[in-house]
Amino acid sequence: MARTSAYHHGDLRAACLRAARELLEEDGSAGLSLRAVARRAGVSATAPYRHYADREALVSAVAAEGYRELAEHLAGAHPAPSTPDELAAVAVAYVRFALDHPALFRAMFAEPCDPASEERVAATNAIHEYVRSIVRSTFPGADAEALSTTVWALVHGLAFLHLDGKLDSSTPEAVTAQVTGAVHALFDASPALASAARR
Amino acid sequence: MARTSAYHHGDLRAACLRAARELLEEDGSAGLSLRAVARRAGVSATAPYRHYADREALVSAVAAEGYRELAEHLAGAHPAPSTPDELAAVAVAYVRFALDHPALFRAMFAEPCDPASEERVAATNAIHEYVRSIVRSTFPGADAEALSTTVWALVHGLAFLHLDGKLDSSTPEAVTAQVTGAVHALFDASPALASAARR
DNA sequence: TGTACATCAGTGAACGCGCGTTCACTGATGTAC
DNA sequence: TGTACATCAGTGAACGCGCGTTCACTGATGTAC
Repeated sequence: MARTSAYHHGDLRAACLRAARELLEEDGSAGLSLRAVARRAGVSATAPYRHYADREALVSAVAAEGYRELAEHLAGAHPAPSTPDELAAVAVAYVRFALDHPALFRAMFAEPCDPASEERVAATNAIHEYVRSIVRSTFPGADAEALSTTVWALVHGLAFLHLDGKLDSSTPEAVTAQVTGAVHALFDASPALASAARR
Repeated sequence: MARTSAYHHGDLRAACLRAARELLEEDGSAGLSLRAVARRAGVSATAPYRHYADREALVSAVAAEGYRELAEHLAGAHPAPSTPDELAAVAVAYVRFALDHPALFRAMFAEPCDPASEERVAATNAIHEYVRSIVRSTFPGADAEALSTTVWALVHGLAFLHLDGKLDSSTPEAVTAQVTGAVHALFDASPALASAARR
């Protein structure tokens, strides 16, 4: 790193990824062009082709990075959630991630993705598996498959509605209250799940 | 309508909208250009400017039409839902709409929308209000505001996860079962809501 | 330690493309008298 | 009913732009002997 040769960049691959992320956040998906990325990285228009086969490959790489970061961010909210409250904290982190990286989140989930990108498929499977494992440890007695999908959908929907300005996201507290309330609506009132959690 | 003059189209405004919808479904948001719309409508590249100020205006019109159709489609699923089962049927219709018009649905919800478009804001408010009214008549005793947001988020999230291929949408039956199950997970197990529905 | 050479990671010119938008225009239609 | 004229809804040429991608190239780096 920090090799200062004018000719060889040193770590153009990473620099392209960084530039792509920035452009995405600034101008949305339409602003993410290979040429703009090259410009921002201070390199000729064709240099990125050394590292990415085409535009699509770069976009997929950005999305995959986003999935990895989302997973880290969720894990950071609570290392091993096992109560509804802890699960709610992870849900809040999910929505926060979407609000903090709106264009990235949209690129990850809202654009038609090529099913060909293994990296991408694997990354989203990992997230689903992560949610499943949380649900399993929080509700050992429940149908983890069905319940985890319901939880994911609820949280995912909240993220999108917030992102679209359909819900009040003016303060972090408002978002937290909203998400926590919705998650508890799903769990607390349910005797079957409550007893499953106690077991 | 059907004025066959070669020069005057007759109803270019509607023809543009139709062409835009088709292009959206075929090529995604990127394929929706004013020039392509004009080409498909069999008209010069600049003719659409008689009816839409710019590209953005056309996109907003398409989205607004989508909101209207979604509202009709939901109402068609059940005229006045007032039980959890009937509400679930409306939820299924919501997800079906997303799957039947994927690019339109993404354009409606997944793209950064200009808060300036009143037509758009009004249309999404109408949907939220519609969900609220269903929740009110299904659960007269519940906090309609909080619950309706939870319901909307759950269904909206299911729609997106299906759209992204994260859930099995290979058959209509699979989708129906998935959505119905998720909605019931939210309701049936809750004694407070069940009694509210019975009241 | 020096040298020859392969490989890697860039450059820069060039291609063809479709886009949004402007402009001056013209053909068709509707209306007042 | 006929005519003059305003208005409406199109046309088509042209602009400048940024894009993805190709190509032959060259400078820097690493390696075998």
